[in-house]
Amino acid sequence: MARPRKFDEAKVKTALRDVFWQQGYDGASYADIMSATGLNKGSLYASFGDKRALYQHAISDYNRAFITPGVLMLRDKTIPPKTRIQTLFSSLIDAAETPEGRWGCLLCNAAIDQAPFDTAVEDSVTVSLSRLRKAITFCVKGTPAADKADLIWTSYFGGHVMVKAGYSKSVLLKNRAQILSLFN
Amino acid sequence: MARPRKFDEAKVKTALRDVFWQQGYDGASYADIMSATGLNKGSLYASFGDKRALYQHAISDYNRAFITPGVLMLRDKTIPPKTRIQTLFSSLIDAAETPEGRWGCLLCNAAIDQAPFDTAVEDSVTVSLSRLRKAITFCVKGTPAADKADLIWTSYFGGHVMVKAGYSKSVLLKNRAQILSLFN
DNA sequence: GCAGATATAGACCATTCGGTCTAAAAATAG
DNA sequence: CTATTTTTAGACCGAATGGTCTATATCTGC
Repeated sequence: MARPRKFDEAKVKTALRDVFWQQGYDGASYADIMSATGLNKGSLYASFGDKRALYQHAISDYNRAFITPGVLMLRDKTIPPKTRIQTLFSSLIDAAETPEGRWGCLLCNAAIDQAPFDTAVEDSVTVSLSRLRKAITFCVKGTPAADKADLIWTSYFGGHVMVKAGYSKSVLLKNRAQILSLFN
Repeated sequence: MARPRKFDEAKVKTALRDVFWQQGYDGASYADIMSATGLNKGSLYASFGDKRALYQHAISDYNRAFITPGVLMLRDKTIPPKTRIQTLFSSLIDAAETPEGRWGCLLCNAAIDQAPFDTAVEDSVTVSLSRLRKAITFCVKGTPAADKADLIWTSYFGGHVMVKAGYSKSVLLKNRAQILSLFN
């Protein structure tokens, strides 16, 4: 019988996520990808496909690790809506202090540097962004002006741009305060 | 005496701006740059420097053509503040329908794909973003909660992300409506 | 017209890119 | 052990990358 696979597929996907997240699609060479995953090109091709496919796996792992949990939190009726939105923005603020905080948001990065050139990436990105959008809308339901959701949504991703540009926490703190004041 | 320069430096800078704006730093090869500017590598190097320098020229022309006029408009006291902000967001909405609208915002693109790897780009980007931030703050001065400015600022750049991701005008229209309601 | 200076086009360079292929190592079942 | 199957490391590929250099065309002041 065949020799069994040695590597942990989930860990490889997470490594792919991080290397593309940090360095971008073009910025991540196979040398980077190989050292991040611990696999060589042959194994990567056989198991995951070409570079564009690797990128899709990265996006998929980002969804698993961050977007899906975020959406679940935003839809958790046991928490007051305002608190859920506060948690969303707080996670952005906390991350800004960590090394990977400066990596921004993989979806946001993908939207800007790959979506215009790769319709599969565009589709993946819009699906995830729209999930977040709906989850945010779910939180603002009930308050007077329901379409505040889109303002919160755009501001959240604008915050990721500011993090990438190098702005510090203080900008994000002011932004969060204003977002929360929409609930008063 | 020397042979005079044949090309129009301003037009070359604008061509540089457009090619990097549309294709990103890594995405624009010298073949693209040469055909966009009509110059060959030798002339580009002699007159403007290496590729990173070309990118700085592109950012500088973007400032000249878009950021500076925008800042002047936002600081024009002859226009009601709310109208100025409306004009800002309307320009984003109008652009979303044009081909170059899908290019997003060069500063936003630069923030995401180059700022983390090139401190000179990071500096250029933060200078321009901060100019816009202050100009927006100038518009909200006088209204009750002055720090709404940061919310407007992040939402504006978040809107650019949505354009790049492929969202249509309708999302931006809702966003603008919510921004303007902050002035009531 | 002439001499000097500079812009031009494109050949050229080493390096790196994404991607393929092969030979050997490793692990299983019998 | 042997036979079989799959993973593995890395050599290898053509193409494209950013960058340099040179020979020629072009323009000016005299």
